[in-house]
Amino acid sequence: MSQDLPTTSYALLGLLTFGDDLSGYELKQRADRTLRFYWVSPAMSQVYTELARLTELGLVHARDDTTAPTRSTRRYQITAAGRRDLQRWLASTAVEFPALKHPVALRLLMGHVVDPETSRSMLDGYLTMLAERRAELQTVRDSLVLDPESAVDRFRFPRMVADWGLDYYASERAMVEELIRRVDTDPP
Amino acid sequence: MSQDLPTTSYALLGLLTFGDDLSGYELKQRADRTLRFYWVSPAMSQVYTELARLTELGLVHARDDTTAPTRSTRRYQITAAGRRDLQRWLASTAVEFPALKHPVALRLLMGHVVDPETSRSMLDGYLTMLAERRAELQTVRDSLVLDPESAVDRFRFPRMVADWGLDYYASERAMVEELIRRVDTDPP
DNA sequence: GGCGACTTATTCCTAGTAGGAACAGTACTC
DNA sequence: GAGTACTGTTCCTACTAGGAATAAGTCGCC
Repeated sequence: MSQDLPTTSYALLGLLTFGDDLSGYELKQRADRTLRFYWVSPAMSQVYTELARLTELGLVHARDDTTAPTRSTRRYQITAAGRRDLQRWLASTAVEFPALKHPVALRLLMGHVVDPETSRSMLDGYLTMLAERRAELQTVRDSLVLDPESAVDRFRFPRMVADWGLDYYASERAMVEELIRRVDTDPP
Repeated sequence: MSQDLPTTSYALLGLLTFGDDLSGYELKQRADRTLRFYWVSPAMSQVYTELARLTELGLVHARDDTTAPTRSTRRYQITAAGRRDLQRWLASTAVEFPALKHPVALRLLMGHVVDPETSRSMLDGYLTMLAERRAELQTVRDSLVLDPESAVDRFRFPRMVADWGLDYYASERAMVEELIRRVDTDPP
């Protein structure tokens, strides 16, 4: 029916399938919490732009939450049409290969224009960042416990993806440690 | 001295440190060949935009290659100032964490809105893409033989980064195979 | 020798994305 | 009751992505 939207639109639409009506602000928080490990988290402004578009297309429904005292917050929920569109997109066979911007690999590639210590300390710094990231994702993973309230366990797939991410951080760590050994060994 | 440029500018500048004067077109080819495994390859138009800026800043030098019969091709080489700026950038401690857009992880995250076969066949398709990518990178790796012509082995770091990429594809494959097993097992 | 297909080379246009600033009300806390 | 932090939304600008348009050169081949 409709043309494909940018992938980020579907990412936000997908976050709304986990229940609760969210404001743009809350949706951004949910993206920062769970999505960012696999998808560059959209900027605040972009979240609102996407929500406006999805509302226009009837894929989400906006209602003004007037329960709040003076202030009105707009809350969004996915519509039946939105869910259908998401399913159609998920079933489409054309899945792109992951896009990566890896500043550490990029800088290491140019190692011949600096002294080895520069590359070495960059890799050390990356190991530290990796450990932090892994700890953050572990916290998210721990919060995704089996949900006995709902008939289908909504968190089954998020758990699988989080475990995948944790495995990735573990193997990335091992690979970087190996790289550090190779940098330390002077050119043979 | 100068403010930091976008990372892609340094990526292109870095590609010019491996010798040879390149046209915009050739630079794009070099990026597509080696860089794309670690950094989203800039579009043609962006390569020319960056080269114009780098020329403006005196970091690359452009000269019109008039050896070609009627047609004139502009060839670019990195200047001493460009090399200094690249070294300064490489030595800066503020290295960002890799940015990832992983459509497969994103789609798997929403597995609860489609039937398991959809997720399963998506993962199968990803395994195929991974194998192709790995083969492409292996070809690049094989071409990076030790260069006895130059005093410093220019390809030492590209080899390290390529090996890192190959290791990554191998572990990603193992992780995806594990995910397929988990998707096939019905919810416990 | 000229037709077609492919490669090299560059520029232009448009939509999408990033990032931050601006604005404003709410809640806490000292 | 003043300051600070958090919630919530909008606006602005520069940058990036992606493709189309243009054009000249090369190669085979009939």
